[in-house]
Amino acid sequence: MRIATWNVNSLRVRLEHLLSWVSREQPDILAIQETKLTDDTFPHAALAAGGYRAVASGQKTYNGVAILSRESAEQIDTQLPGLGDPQRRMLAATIGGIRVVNVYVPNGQEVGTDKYHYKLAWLDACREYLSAQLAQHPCLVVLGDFNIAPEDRDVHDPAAWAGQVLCSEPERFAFRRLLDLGLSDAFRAFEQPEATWSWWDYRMAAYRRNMGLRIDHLLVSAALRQACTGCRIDREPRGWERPSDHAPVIADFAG
DNA sequence: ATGGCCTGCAACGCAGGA
Repeated sequence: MRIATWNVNSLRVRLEHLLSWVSREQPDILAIQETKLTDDTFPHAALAAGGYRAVASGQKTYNGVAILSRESAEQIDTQLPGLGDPQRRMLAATIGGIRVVNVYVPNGQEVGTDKYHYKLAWLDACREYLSAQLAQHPCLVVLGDFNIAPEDRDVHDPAAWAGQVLCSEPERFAFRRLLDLGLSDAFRAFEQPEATWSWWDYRMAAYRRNMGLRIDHLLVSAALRQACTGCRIDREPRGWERPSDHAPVIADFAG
């Protein structure tokens, strides 16, 4: 069983990249973010031709999440209770006995802004939801674009980023609070090369210079942690022509 | 050299991203 996450930054623009990537990596479940598509324009047919079903929760221009899978998805949730959020940033489904929670955490723009406070409120609501979900679903994975670099080792230049959005202590605290629910950062459960990132700015030749952040994550419940045999970030698609600025994160599971 | 890019919408620049 292989589960992956990828912020595609427009599914319309990245469809060919996505199809060739899933053809090569063969994930059983793939969570994607920033589809930027309404559900009536979601490319179900192209994905079906590649062997994938999909459930989507999208909107025009911004945000949008979807879960692609070989098996059917059930018990779909598209809202974090208590938030009343019109932005399409969360999609949960049960696939093959695994509860899959796909998240596109707000960016936060800049520390102290309204968007930053919305990000922290969103993470609080997400934590409440995950706490309830874990009580019902022992096999749970929450994955996606968290827009948080959890530690300094997840940042190419920690001094330059200190206290900035994506790295600020309230954001990192919110991330640790998610782990405190009994979730493990699958990437850190295994030995990893240093300077491994999941996002590189389009500017400043950041990818070529490997100036990035690790902000895309795959968190697993204790039951799934037992079955997890590896986790890695595939930086290659970031080097393709007209790429997403994010790279996929992939985890493998026994059974 | 602290700004440099990309996407979508619809306009002849803007908002938003991270």
